Order: sequence, then structure tokens, then C-alpha cells
Amino acid sequence: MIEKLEFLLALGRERHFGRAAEACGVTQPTLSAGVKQLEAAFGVLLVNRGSRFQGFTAEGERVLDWARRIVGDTRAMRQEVHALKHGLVGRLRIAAIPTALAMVETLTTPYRARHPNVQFTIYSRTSTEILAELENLEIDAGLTYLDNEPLGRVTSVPLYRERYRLLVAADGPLADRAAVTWLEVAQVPLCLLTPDMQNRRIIERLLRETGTDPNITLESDSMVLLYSHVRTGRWASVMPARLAVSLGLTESNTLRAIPIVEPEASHTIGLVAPAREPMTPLTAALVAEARRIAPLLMD
Amino acid sequence: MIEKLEFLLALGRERHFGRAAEACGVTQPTLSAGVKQLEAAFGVLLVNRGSRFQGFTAEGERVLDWARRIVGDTRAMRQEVHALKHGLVGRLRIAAIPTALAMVETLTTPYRARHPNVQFTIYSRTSTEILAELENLEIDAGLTYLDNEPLGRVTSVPLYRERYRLLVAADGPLADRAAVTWLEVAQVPLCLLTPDMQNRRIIERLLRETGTDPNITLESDSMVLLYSHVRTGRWASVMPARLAVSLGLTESNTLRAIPIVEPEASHTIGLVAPAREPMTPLTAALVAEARRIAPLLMD
DNA sequence: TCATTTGATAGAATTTTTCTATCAATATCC
DNA sequence: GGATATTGATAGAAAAATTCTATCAAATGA
Repeated sequence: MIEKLEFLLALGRERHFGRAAEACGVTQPTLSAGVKQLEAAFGVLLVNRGSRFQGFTAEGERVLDWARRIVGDTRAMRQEVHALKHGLVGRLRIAAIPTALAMVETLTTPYRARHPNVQFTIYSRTSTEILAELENLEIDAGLTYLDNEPLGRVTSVPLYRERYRLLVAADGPLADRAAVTWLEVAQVPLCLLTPDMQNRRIIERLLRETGTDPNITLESDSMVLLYSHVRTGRWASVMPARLAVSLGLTESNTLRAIPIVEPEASHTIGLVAPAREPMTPLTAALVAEARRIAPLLMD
Repeated sequence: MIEKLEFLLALGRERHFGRAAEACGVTQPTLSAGVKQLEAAFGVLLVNRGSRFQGFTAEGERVLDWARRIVGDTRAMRQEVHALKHGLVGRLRIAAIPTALAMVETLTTPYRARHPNVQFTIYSRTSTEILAELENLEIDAGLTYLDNEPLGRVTSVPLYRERYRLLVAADGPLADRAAVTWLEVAQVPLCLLTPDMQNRRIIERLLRETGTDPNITLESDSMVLLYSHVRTGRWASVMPARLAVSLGLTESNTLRAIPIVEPEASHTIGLVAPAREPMTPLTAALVAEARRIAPLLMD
């Protein structure tokens, strides 16, 4: 029964019988039969079919919702019993928005010191992807904006506030300023993340609110790419202050990281985890770690 | 998997492999094998054995806790999907303390008017039994004291306050009084519930607090027995006011129902249901009904 | 001591699950 | 428009699991 619910979960993720089957490690007929059995057990069609997957019926959506909960609880149960015997062991899957990736270390390092047998997989994701994958049990926790879009059913722990700096060449325009306004920033050609990233949308909104049309010369979904460009001192960018610091950009001789004021914009970044009580032991320990370090990061 | 968890649940209830198997509708070797499989899957012993059932291990208790949740959610899922197709159908299992049994009707009657296809099973139970059976998913809801003993993980809806009346023969002592004190009540020979009932303990505490030794001439765990005795007018009793009214005792020519004051004692009675979100549709509808009628009953 | 209770075990029968192979229907591409 | 690819259903065989009956050994208790 629980395995059938996992089939349904996979089908919801992949929206494709074949790929869902592969994800579950069974053949496609097995998965098809499993879904059929669920439908027979409930006496209701769960999936709209027509030579291919066409989404779930209303009943299917409800069952999917329950399946998430039941499968999640089952995994948590297994993990908890395992932890009772072997201590905290396993793999924690965390997704973070690109600008928060460099901050993941502040969580994982003390976590690992406490629980040396836990392994990590960290994904770079957009904020909306994080919430979707949290729902689907594809990740255990996320690091994302807490105060912008609706979060849904999650536990959240505020970690720090994202404030913005203009990164420019030490010999470039504005380089001698102690602070700059968003209006001034809007005049400079910038390297930013692509528009599917919330960080980009936040910065772009701030720039547009000055009434001007910003010049986004280069955009990418990869922080490494932005980093390598900015580091040359030949490209300018707007980055969260903390990120610039942890990338070492503020110590560069060729760069200046100038606080941007007017308006002094900031957004809260925090840890999000499924709002299930009790959580899996691995996730609970991560949330505990977050609550522990939050006072050191928040101002 | 889920069926194995049901085995474990039954074993927790019955504390006996054979009876648990019977309760699950399987043979004893099947249930034994099921539990063994769970133990193998977790790699941990769940049950302390020694020629007979000797309770659960620490890990077993944790798994039992999860099993309650997972099995409960699975049932809720089935019920919800069924309700989507056929409307609210099924059987609602409610337990009530004896003194609240007569009040069950105020819930079931409007419920049935709204959902004519729902059937009911009502059990008479002590308050502690109600909480235990709620935990074990043996009942869907209970009607019991809300403000005395700790309730545990439940949703509760206060319904009414229990106040006490002395029932005496119209030609007996105290019969002409508009109100009596507990001290006066303590002088009268009484018929009460047995001491395993919280109502008896409450009344006995109130009587003892007067400093005297009450005379409990007759006790029974059956309200019908108390009712038949009291109705003759030859026996006295202390009963919740509402109960006396709904049994018609206050309209009797041979009886007087006299408010007891000093102290004016009262205890809240309410509906309790498992604190699971979301609840099964049947239970959710019952809680909704309770919230609807509560304002009409509470003062 | 002897009968009873309790749960484990063995072996057979049955049911369920899963796989491979194939098909029909639709979508896509040239 | 017709060839090709994709998608999910279906049939039948093989494999795995579940469940039953029958029996046993240990512990209990009268």
C-alpha cells in the first residue's frame, strides 16, 4: 500500500508513467498496475488518462496530498528507529537559493561537528522550486526567502537579513563612495542572476523603483559565472553583503563593495522544513542547529 | 506494510498475539510473522518476548506511536475519498462518560439531520478509557471532562458545564429547600456511580471537603440502575442538573431536584477528538456540529 | 505432576507481485 | 501525408510473498 502511494508520488513529480517507474526502480507496467490497484481500492479514478498522462482527478489530488503525508511519516518512522540504534546517520538533502549557497556552510559545519555520520546533498534551486520540492519530499529542507512569497505548510527559522552591496572596480566610477543610492546603481552596467531567480527580481524591482531603466549587461543562473566575472574587477554587480564577504570579494584590491542605501532594502533568509510534527530526526537536528546559530547571524 | 502496522496496533491493544490476530481477522502465525517482518525491516526488536507477550521495547513504543498516526491517516484518506464520491457515509464511534450519555443526543440528532447516511456506535466509558481508546483509534470521538485530568493530544470543544442537583423524594428530608449545601447532602444516604468513574470521584471529593464521611448506600456503574432506583422516590442521589432534566426526573411528582450550593461546583464537559489535521470527514463533521451547538448549551 | 496457555516453526497452498514482450493510440518530424 | 517515435495498456509466465494448517516447546498454574 505504502509503496503504491510512492508510485503516485513519483507520478506526480515526473508526470510520466515511464519516468516515474524508473524513479521507483520498477518497470512501467508495475507502476501502471500499482496505480490501477489504488484506483480499484478507492473505487475512484485518480489519474486522467488519454494515451498519456494528463494529470490527476480531483480525488487523485486529495490522495496525493495524503500520500505525501503518509509516505513522509513512514520515512520519518524508519529514520527515527534507525537513529535510536545507530545514532544520527543518513543523508540530508538541502536546497538553497544561489545567493544563500555560501551560507549553507554556517549550518552544515556545526551540524557535522555534532553528527559526524550524516552526509549532505546540497542543491542550487530557485525559491519556488525549493517550496515545490519540499512538498514532494524531494528535499528535507531549504534555505530561501521567508518574507516575500507565500510559504505554504512549512516550519521556518529566520537566519539572517540579506542587504545589498554594489561591487565595482576600485578604479571605476563610484568606487570612492562610502554609500550609493539605488538610483546611482541603476546607471551602472551590471551582472546579475537570471530573472527566474527571486534575488534578480528583488534587485530589479529596487532598480526600477528609481524610475530608470537598468542596464543588465550580463546575466546567468550560475553564481560561479557571476563570481568569476566580478572578480576581474572589470564587471559590476549587486550582491548580498554576506555573500560578497564569504566569497572574499570584499578583500580584493581591485574591488569595492559599497553599501546601497535609499531605500535600505533587506529581505529575511531562513531555513524552511516541512511542517510535520514530529519531523525526521535528521531534519529536526538541522532545525535545532538553525535556531542555535540564528542569534549569531540576525541583527 | 500498513497492514503490519495494524497488527502492531492490535497487539498494543490486546497485549496478546492470539487475540490481536483474531481482532485483525488473521491467524496467530500470520500476525507473529507480520511483527517479525517489521522487526526485520527496522533491524530492531519491537516486542519483548519470553514465552508470552511482555510489552514493547523502547523502539517498539516509538514505532507504535508512528503506527497510530500512519494507520489513522490511511483510514482518514480512505474515508475522505469515499466521501468525495458518496457523501458522508460510515459509522462514527463515540464514547461518553455515563453522566454525559444523555447529552449525546444533542450532538447526534442534528448530525444525522445533516448527514442521514452516517451510523453511530455509542459506548459508555470512563474518562480514562475514553482517552486511551482515542489514542488507539478504537473510537472517533469522546464526550468527557475537559478540565480535570490531562487530555493529551486531542482537539476539544467545550459543550456544557456540569452542575449538581440533589435528587430526593418529595416527602423526604430537605425536599422543601430551594437549595442545599454539600454539607447537608453529605448527611443523606446516596446512590452514586462506582469509584472508577470520575463523576463519583468529583462528587465524593466535594462531600469529603465538608469534613464529614458521606454515606454511599448504593453504587453501580450503570446509569440505568441508578435511574430506576432514584425514580422510585425512595432513594436519593446527586446528579448533574442537565442529566436529571433529560431523564425527566425533575418532572416527577415524587422527586425534587435541588440545586447544591456552597461551593457551587461545576466541571466542563466537551467533545474530544484526535488532534490530527486534517481529521476524518466524519469526525470533522462531528466537531463542526459540536462547535455549532456549544453556544446553545454553554452559559 | 499434568493440563493449559502461549507463541514459534515448518511446510504446503494460495495469492500477489513483477517482469518481458507486445500492442494500440497518439504525437512528431521530414 | 506518411514514416517514426513515444506513451501507456495488456497478456502471460515467472518469482515472491503471504497465509493457512498442523505441530511443537516453554512456561504457567492448579
